[in-house]
Amino acid sequence: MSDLIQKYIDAGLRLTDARRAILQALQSSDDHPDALMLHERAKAIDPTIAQATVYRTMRLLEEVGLVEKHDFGKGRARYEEAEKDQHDHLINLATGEIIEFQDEALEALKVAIARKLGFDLRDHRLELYGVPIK
Amino acid sequence: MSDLIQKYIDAGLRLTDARRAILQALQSSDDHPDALMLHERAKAIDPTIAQATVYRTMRLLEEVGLVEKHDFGKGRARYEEAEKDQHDHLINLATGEIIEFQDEALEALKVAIARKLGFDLRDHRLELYGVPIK
DNA sequence: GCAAATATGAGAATGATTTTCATGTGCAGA
DNA sequence: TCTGCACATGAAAATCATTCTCATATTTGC
Repeated sequence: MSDLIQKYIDAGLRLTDARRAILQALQSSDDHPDALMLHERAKAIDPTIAQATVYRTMRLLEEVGLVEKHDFGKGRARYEEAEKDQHDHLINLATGEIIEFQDEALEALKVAIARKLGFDLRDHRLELYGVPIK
Repeated sequence: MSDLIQKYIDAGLRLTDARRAILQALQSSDDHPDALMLHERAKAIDPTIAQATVYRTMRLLEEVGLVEKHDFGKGRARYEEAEKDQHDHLINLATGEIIEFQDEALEALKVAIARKLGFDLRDHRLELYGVPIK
């Protein structure tokens, strides 16, 4: 365990109590928490952590590529641990639930489309919004 | 001409001076303006229009399906007239330019993926971010 | 253990968007 | 055409997420 903290250390970043708690909070989340949810969860580990520190830490983690930040429509941005597997999201409009999926053909198509337009694909965002069938 | 105003009337909405000016401003834009750009352009037609009215009107137009709102990463949301042709966007990271594109295979794949997951696709968002090749 | 570099908490500041509220206006019907 | 009233407006205050400021506290290489 503690993969994330290890990766964090390997990235050569300074490890503090606040960051350790935030990393733990993130690692033990399987949903896609927002900054305030992470703040709550981190406070359960160390109650002195400030909201600003969560935002600062998430920005740092995003910059070094350890987490991915998603702006799903309105409201707060959601975070997730960066995984090696490339996936996109489907949002269940009935419940707000976020479902991850992966599709090889889709990934290939994105790259191909960008290339056809004369671009080198650097990033992308795909979200599907749907309601359960029947 | 005046397609948009006609569609607006057909939607059974109350037509006011402010809304007429905003609709004209939107119709004569071929970029993807944000609310403040639309406010500037609408003020050129009727200088008394308030920023709040632009925001209110854009929300109304979005609700009735006459415009599409896009949140590209940070900052202000961008708007465009709703078109019949389904297209996505590629953002040139070097210049910020927004390029529209359309791909049948991609559209079909989105629907197929949602269905495979047990969902009826209601909406989706795809943005590609790239840099010009060489 | 020390110093320099960097992180932190608390609250103020920012920026986009929405709301409030008192007043003004479009339009269905007489 | 006139009128009432439901709805729209301008201006400024309020919200919400996020970032910044700043004085103080921690981390880590030496």
